[in-house]
Amino acid sequence: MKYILPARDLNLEHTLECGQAFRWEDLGGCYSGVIGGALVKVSHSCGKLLVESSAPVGKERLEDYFGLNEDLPSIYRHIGKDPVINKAIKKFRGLRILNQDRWECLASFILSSYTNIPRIKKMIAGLSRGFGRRVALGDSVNYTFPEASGIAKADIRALKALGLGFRAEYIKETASRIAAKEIDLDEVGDLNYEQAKKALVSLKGVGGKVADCVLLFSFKKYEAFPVDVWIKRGIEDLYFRGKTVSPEEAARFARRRFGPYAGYAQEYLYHYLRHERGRG
DNA sequence: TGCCAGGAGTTAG
DNA sequence: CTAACTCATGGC
Repeated sequence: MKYILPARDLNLEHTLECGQAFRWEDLGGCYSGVIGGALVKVSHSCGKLLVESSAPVGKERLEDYFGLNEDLPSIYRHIGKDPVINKAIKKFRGLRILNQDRWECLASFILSSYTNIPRIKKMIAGLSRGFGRRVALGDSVNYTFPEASGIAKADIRALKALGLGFRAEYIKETASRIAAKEIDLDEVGDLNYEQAKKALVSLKGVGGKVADCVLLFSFKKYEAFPVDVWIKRGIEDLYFRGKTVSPEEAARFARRRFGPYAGYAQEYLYHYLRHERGRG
């Protein structure tokens, strides 16, 4: 299957390598990844997104996945009134927030707890290889992200053998609740930001930061403002003269300052801080 | 070797 | 309510 979509204001490298998704591989000239049940290769040139997939994905789903319906210049005008964000925009122009599969995103960020991105990628790749379905396109082979029911049935020891550590119990417990339909992520999506966050935080392994990442990267809740140690330090230094603030206070401040697209501001601020202050 | 990595749950005060 | 401790492992 091939698709061509108009895609202005898109930088694939910034978008796919900024840490919001963990399964995209740079093949040099294009990126290979998995969306739903399809292996997908994407490239961007002349304002168009070129997509080749192993199975039908649908033009609408692709537009949605890459966030192409969002008016990025308008978002920039809004959050770019802040001079720091404005500088970050200049550096990372074209970084878009994706709209990923909700269960995959939730599971991925449960695994992200207290570890680094290379290891998160390894855990997700192992889970997919072990419990997903093989998909191929040309020479590329990959695996779909496993259903919640598949993880729910998995042996804890098998999950730990993939390097999940203490996260194995968290993800199995949450997978079980989703498989048993105790919680329905589509219904969570119908709730407002506050209510949706409350629902997600009730799951094992999901705290405020993980919930905000999931809401931002797969629920289109753009007011979500994930606060990790980098963002917390950055907010304190930039806006509180170095005074210590709680993560909740930092997020409240950000929503007031940046408005309904605070989550976009968070992404740009995060990468700006990592770039300016080293280690990234 | 030592130290850190985009945290969350539990327990203690 | 906040603070301290634990959880496991790859990468440098």
